Amino acid sequence: MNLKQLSDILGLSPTTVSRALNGYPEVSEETRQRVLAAARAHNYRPSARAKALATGRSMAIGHVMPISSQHEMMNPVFADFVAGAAEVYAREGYEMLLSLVRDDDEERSYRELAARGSVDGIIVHAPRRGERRIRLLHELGLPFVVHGRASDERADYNWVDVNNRRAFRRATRFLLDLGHRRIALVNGIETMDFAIRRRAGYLEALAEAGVPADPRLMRADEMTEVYGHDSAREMLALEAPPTAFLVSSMITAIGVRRAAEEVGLRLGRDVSIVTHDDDLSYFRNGGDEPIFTATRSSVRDAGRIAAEVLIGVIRNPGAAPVHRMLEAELIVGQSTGPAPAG
Amino acid sequence: MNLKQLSDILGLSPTTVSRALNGYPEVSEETRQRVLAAARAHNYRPSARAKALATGRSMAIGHVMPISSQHEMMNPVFADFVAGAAEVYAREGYEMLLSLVRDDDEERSYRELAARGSVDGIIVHAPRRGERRIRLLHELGLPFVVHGRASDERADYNWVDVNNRRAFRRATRFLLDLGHRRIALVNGIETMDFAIRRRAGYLEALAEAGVPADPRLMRADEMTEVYGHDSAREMLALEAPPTAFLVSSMITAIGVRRAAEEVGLRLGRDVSIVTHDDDLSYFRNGGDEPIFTATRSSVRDAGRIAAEVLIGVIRNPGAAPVHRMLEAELIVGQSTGPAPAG
DNA sequence: CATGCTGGCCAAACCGCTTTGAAATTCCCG
DNA sequence: CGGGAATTTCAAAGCGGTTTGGCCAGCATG
Repeated sequence: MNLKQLSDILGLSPTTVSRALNGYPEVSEETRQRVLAAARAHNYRPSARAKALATGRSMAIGHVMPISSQHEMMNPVFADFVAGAAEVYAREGYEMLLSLVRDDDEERSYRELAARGSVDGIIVHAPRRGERRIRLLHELGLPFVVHGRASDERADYNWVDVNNRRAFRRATRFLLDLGHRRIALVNGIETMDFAIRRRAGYLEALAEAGVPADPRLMRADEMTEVYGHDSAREMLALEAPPTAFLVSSMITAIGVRRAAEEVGLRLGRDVSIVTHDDDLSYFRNGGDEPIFTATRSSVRDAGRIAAEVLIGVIRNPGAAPVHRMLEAELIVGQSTGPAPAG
Repeated sequence: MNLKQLSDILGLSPTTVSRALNGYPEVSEETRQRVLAAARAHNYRPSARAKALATGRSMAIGHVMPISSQHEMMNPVFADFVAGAAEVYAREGYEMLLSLVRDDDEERSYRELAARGSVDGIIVHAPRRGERRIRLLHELGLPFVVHGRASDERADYNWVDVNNRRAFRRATRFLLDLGHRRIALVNGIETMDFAIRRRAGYLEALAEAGVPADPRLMRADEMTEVYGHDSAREMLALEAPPTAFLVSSMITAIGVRRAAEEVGLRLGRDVSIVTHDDDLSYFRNGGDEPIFTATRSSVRDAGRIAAEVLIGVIRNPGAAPVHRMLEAELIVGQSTGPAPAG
């Protein structure tokens, strides 16, 4: 069933039917009702393809996830972010296009996306140090919102981000206040912008407390469980092991906990863990009493917000860049306690 | 830059340029080279919108993820499956459209997807008991592949699935062979097809060994960490607690492990765990020595295979339904050992 | 009563590509 | 060298919508 057929049935021109369906005023209320009823009755939906061509808008938003050519990892946080964004798209009539692109042909992919016109806007994921996509997207004139920030990009752009620096500074200070002095940082890969900021927050807090940073207590890698485990095992074997760990992800924190338990340390007594918690739907940090003390910020909310911002930008292209800084809350759970004496 | 402009530059008709770009034989090799060079030089890409309208194919594949209206959970396994599928799409020139649809307006969503013609085919995720989407999609005439199976659908259809029944029967038998008699099942929600099959495999193995199934040792819920923990805590508090757990997901198994450790049981000695392992990129089951004994089957591979099957179906609509049964391997790790005496 | 609006509708052009059917050119062979 | 076949190119008609500009009837205005 296409527009022509529907209009034939109704004895109206396609013009009138189109206007009736799209809420234009130049059609009598009576006709509009007749058209709407017929459309429903015949289960008519305008072809997305034709509509996109005619209007010049595809009503789709692209999520481009960089896949590192070295580490083939699918970011688990991505799933929840996308779920949040998808909610908004469904509500606003947009579709979601997902591309995973290897970082070695990133530029080509973005250019193609723009030239082919399959999306009206883009969410940029996982900004890194020396991020080049922002300049590229500006040049391409495609509306976009960055989830996170690109530290060394001087131009202004739309972003939605957690205040990672402040969160990790607070978390570190919290551990310092508990008497910890040897605090390990088990971070994400430090080419990722969020990891750079977390490290900065951690170092700031240490500096403020006059505690020297120890390179042997700082790790950065992909945030898997095994990485958490192995890092913790090695650090706990040092002659002066850490008494606390600051970890960048719940999953990695699970690994750290496993390591601690393997060497007979009890969490919250012998060793403390604070982790960042993205509030993932399948990995809720306990029920009433959180398992881990954590800096929590829902990545699903971030997805929702980013989608809303992007739709706003698409609708109102001239507006000034939007920045949404989300603050993480510090949740005190069972994984922290005073530094053990000695 | 559109086709018309490019053809004007070249002094050729749009027809010829189109044919040259799409590899039709009716154009001289010399002209083709000239056209290709000009296209590259001017960075020309055909508009996806126009192409879709003209060809009737959108070169996009829809992934429809049901979101339960009760439990708002984003399946973490989904991310890796999608990553696998995306690889194939990138290679084959398809785009991926993601819809999360609440199960209460599922039928509407699918009808809309079909009528609007924004995708050429669909991957159906998370089939459940009493699955109605298969009949619907047949009716709509949209090519599709199911990830999993729908037990009570008698019509034939394309599917890619893990042999869940066999995997769980093997795992149960493995535990039985180690002397365990009180084996708990910590399953996914048992309206999900995969969970039904896993339960069947578990029950079969028990029956074969003449061990009666104990309803107090069988749980089914969303596979979160907290669920694993709470179920295990409760079961371990029974007067006759289980000596082994068979768990449906690594994440849930982590919760079970946490519960075991809380009550002072050591894994592989006091209590055993076998889990299903989807081989998630961020949750590799240890390095050389697996943490958990597990039935392993890469969901990323499943995504790849499902995508390939679907593309095959789209290209060759008449073919007989394709079934791809993936076998899980049983990996022996550190989480299992002989049943404790007594 | 001529004029100017206005509300309701329509024909036709257009979005940017593919594809059909035909025309123009080249080639081959008797 | 002429004529049919093969090669190369093109004009025009879609695909299924939106949108521009115009038509017509009915009504108020001067």
